[in-house]
Amino acid sequence: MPELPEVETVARGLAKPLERHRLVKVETRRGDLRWPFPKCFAEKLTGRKVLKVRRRAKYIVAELDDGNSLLAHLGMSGRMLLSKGRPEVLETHDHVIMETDDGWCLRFNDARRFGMMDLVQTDKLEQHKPIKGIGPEPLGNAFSGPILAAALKGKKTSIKAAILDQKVVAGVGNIYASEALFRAGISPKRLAMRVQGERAEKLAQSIKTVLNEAVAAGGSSLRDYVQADGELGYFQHRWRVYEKEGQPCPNGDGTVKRITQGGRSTFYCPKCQK
DNA sequence: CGGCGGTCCTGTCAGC
DNA sequence: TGCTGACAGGACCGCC
Repeated sequence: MPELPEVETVARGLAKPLERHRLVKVETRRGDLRWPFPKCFAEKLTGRKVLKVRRRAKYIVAELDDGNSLLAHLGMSGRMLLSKGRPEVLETHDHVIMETDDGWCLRFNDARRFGMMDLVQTDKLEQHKPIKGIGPEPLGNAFSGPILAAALKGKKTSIKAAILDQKVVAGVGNIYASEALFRAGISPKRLAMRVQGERAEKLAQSIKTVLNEAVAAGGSSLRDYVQADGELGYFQHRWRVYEKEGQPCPNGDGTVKRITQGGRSTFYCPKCQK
């Protein structure tokens, strides 16, 4: 999925067409994505005005004028496609279609259907099951070296697995986990509990830096990722280790290695990451 | 409870 | 070209 920077980019892209506009037509083209849509999902959205679009962790939150929020997760392959007017021919996997009073048409397209959409009371969002217990926003003030160190204390899993855990820090995914660890000079195999003090400080900083850079670049992109305005992001050109197996380490004379942790690829330089 | 592995689904790509 | 298997940005669930 889109990780934090991609979700942030999409949320920003949706603000202009959606905020202060009313959803005049909403259609679901199947009964479920990852889970079934809530009861009367389309009916409840129809006629609602969108007050604000924002991001929480990897979720897009659209606050509505009836006290509810539309919660959307892009999963691995979810895309928000915007067009002026409803396209005559829909794409395969266009699962939800919304039209605004201003003539914008938003399609949620998700081939793998790991994504989700839900309706939840806005003032209970943080208590909502998928959000409850999620860690601090890495780009906010509530995230720092000491706070990260505290979250890692006693954790016997690898530091790579730990920062992918949304309860430790929100929004880091598989790409930025590798990138942040590389920048911090920390081996992905190091025990999470062994990342304390100065190392935790450096890792927290690296997470902030890499995510900020990616947000500024408009998010990364894989082949099939298109952000809300249809433009491709450019951050993938700045990956230092992700998908760079066998290539020279950008820091010096090491070689980037690919390993598997928890069934997922990790890229790192064994020479400069300890 | 913490941690791990399996699982959901489709598309793409490498290799034969 | 067509087939097969591996792999893909996530996160829930059940098991130990």
